[in-house]
Amino acid sequence: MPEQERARGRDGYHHGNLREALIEGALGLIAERGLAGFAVAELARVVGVSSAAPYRHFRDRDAVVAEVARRGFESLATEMVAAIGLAGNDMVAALERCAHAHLAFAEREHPVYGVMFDPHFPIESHPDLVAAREAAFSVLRRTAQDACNRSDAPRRPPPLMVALHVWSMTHGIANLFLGLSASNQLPIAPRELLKAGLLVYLASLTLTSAR
Amino acid sequence: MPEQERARGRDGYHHGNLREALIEGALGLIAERGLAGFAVAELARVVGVSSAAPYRHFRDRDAVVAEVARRGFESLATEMVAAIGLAGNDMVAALERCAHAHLAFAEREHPVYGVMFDPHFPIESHPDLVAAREAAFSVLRRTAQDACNRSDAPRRPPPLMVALHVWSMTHGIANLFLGLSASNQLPIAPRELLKAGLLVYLASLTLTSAR
DNA sequence: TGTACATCAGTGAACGCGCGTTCACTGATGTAC
DNA sequence: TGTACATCAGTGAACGCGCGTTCACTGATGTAC
Repeated sequence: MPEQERARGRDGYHHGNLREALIEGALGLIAERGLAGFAVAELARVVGVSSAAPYRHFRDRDAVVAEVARRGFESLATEMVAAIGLAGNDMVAALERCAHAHLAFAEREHPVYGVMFDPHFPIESHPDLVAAREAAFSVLRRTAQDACNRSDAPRRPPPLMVALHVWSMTHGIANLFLGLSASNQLPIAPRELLKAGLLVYLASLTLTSAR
Repeated sequence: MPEQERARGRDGYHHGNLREALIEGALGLIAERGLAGFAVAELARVVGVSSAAPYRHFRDRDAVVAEVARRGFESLATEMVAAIGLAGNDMVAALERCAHAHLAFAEREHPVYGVMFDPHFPIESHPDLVAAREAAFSVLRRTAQDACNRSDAPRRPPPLMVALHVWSMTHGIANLFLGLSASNQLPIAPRELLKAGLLVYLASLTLTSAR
């Protein structure tokens, strides 16, 4: 067994962990070429395997893409939960941190983020992916729920609506102002834009952070 | 000259108005197949012309797409201007109408909207398209400017920031909740979600509509 | 008014390409005895 | 411990496909004289 191949977990015939390698490779290719330029044939080439091999692990091209997106939503949820944990008992601060974790994820993992929210991808055909997306959103929704419950605002806003507004604004900023093509000279960093937007929005609900 | 051909402005050899026909055809194909599924070869077939003919009018595939998107921004701007006109002197109402015109456009012309805001499209390579996008945004920006100028709020918010927030939230809602794949059972119509979001956001700036 | 001619929009055939997917196969693995 | 064998991950060749783009061309148009 050659040294290089062992290093990659390769034994010369069986790969050892091809499924994982394919997913990682797909991440790289999507980052380079975008979703439209992602090809199973090239993926196989990059991973160093025959072009038929990926079909041992994925039904078709879309299944690879769906798995990449699913993991993206999983990471997004994890990072939002972590961000909330840092906010202590201030649930409005938690809501803000949650949104900023979302934006930071979109910035860091921009290519994957694009796949996760690609309007052309038939997400409904992939139940795992739908579930992961809903799990990620419900992190935000539960935080909004808590924030509204503990609010002493005269008119308590519907928590789901608050969650949808925060989700929409964050996603809108991410979509419009992150990424390579968005190197347009915005007079303000996306992060600051989001911060200001949340401040204005949440202040109006008398849900002002204690900070 | 056969009747059918005259009806299409066709003379048997020269098409008459191929450029327009190509753009219309591209609109239709993008609506059906999405941007990724849009092909010059198929466009030529649909329009009834040889596959080389489109290259008499467009440098390459992207040039066709760019022209479709450019017209989209043009229409968007026109419709926002019209919406503002209906608001009379109430500039905050004008801002709201502007955002709703944006959302309505995204709903009605969803496939084109997707092209206009496709993060993968190399928009910067098409100056006409960049200009059209900026012209559309500046309709909103000028409206925000007017609204802020006439506001008697104690702290006048930066108008550009207001415009960016409204643009982001509207686009976020459009992107997340319009389109076929977004047939997820949202408990509230996108229009109502936007309306509520704007109400909350603008109220906080003491920019409340006189209505 | 009639004719020669420049223009140029559209033709049709061809190119090289890479794709997604299938197929019968091969050879490494690990389990049953 | 050794061997037969079932399993199944990966092979490699092939399929049919449609794409973007180029090329030398053709034939309709409209203008100059």
